[in-house]
Amino acid sequence: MAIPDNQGGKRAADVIVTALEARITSGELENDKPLPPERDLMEEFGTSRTVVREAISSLANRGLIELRPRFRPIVRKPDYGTLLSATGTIVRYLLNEPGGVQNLYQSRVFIERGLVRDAALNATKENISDLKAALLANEKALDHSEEFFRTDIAFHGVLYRIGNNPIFPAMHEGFTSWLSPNWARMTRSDDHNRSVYLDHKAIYDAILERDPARAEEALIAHLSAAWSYVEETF
Amino acid sequence: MAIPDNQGGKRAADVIVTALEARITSGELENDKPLPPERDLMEEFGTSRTVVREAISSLANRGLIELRPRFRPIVRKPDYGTLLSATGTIVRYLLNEPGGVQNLYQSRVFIERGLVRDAALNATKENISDLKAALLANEKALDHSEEFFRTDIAFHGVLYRIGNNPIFPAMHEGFTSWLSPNWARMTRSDDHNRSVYLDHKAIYDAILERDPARAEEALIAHLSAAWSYVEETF
DNA sequence: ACACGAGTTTGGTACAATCAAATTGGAAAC
DNA sequence: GTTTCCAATTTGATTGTACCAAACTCGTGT
Repeated sequence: MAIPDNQGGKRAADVIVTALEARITSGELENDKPLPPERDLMEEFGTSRTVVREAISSLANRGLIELRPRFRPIVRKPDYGTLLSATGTIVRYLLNEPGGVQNLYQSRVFIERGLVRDAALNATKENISDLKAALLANEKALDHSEEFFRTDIAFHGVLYRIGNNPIFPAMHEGFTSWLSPNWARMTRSDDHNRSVYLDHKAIYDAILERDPARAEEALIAHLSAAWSYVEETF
Repeated sequence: MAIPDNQGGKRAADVIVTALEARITSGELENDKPLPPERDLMEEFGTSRTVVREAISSLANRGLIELRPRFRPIVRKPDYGTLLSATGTIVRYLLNEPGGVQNLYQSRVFIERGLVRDAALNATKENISDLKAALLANEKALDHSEEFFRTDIAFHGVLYRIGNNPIFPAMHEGFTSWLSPNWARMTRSDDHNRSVYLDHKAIYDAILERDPARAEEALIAHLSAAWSYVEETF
């Protein structure tokens, strides 16, 4: 079965969904602006409000519309971040299945291994200075548990931005938002923070010296250590 | 903005969504079985049918329920494939934006580079025999354009299955279903098929000899060649 | 020029009714 | 006894109307 999605089924709502979808992606319905009122749409499409409403709900679930409780629906042109919110529910469910967290974490390690290798091989001066800045921020926050957590994530985030491909930062957001709940419980002692920082530094150094193998090793050591913490919480 | 999803908003429909979501994931509502009738649900939750309907629609969009036009809604425990259909619309839109196809293709190359490296390092005897079988099938289909295309995809698919992580095959499905439309137009001459086959064989050989660097090189050469075809069609 | 408040717009929910397709169950046929 | 086939019923899809409360508008008064 290769993506059935929608076939012959011609629910009235689907017609509206398709039409609005086109208007949003074509720009006829401007980004960040409110959708026409339900009552107008119902008149335009010659259907009942129920149907219009269902269509809107559908678009909201697909991330093309932002739906706040009592407010006008707001048009949102999709970006790679939209994919995250659209998949959030499913992912969260999958994570609760046996091995779910491990599978996702393993994927993250896989990705970042490739990223640090590439960084070691192709990082520009600017990339490296970004990385250095992130590392410094990380060091400065050594004593501030809260801030350290943020800079930790930010450091990894730089790696995802090196390739200049918007898909990767989106993946980073996904990894952090889906996996960090499993981190939340883990004690963030100063000792631990220092060890994390040193890992980051090792990765940075290897990249600086253009040594992909060592960069990959350092990353694996880093993320394996983190994983052992996660494992304990189960 | 880190995944707002739903906040304070307490729409009545959301209550039902949450409840049914729990019943589905807990198994109280069995997989592949129809949902209770809307009228029963409306009585149970003490709401109008409108709300029940909206909730069902929402669950359908999230992939937890399959909704065929006039049939009973069917419960579907999500798997990693569900993510694909849930994101299909958005991805297809993103691909039409400038650089969209290239970004996705680049991600695919990135992933497969890691996969072949890992394969060269860690593939079990069974993995390798799977790969060999796929390669043979690919060779046999050299003269059958249709079949060759399938075995081409299958060969790459083996790589995604080596890690034993269900996320990767799902990614493969995504790549093929989202990118192959761009392949469709490209001429599949016998000459071209042979060149593709030889690329596959080079990758296989490198993996067999446990040489990750050569495997990666072979893969890059292979996918770069394919990309040049895609580029021409723009 | 600014704050305020009444009136209007709009989304959220409810209820009742109709239609057409799907499902079921029992009668008829083999 | 098993199968076939046609009602009767179930159920999803859609319509229309109505009401409420929150958001929004706009004009008034300070």
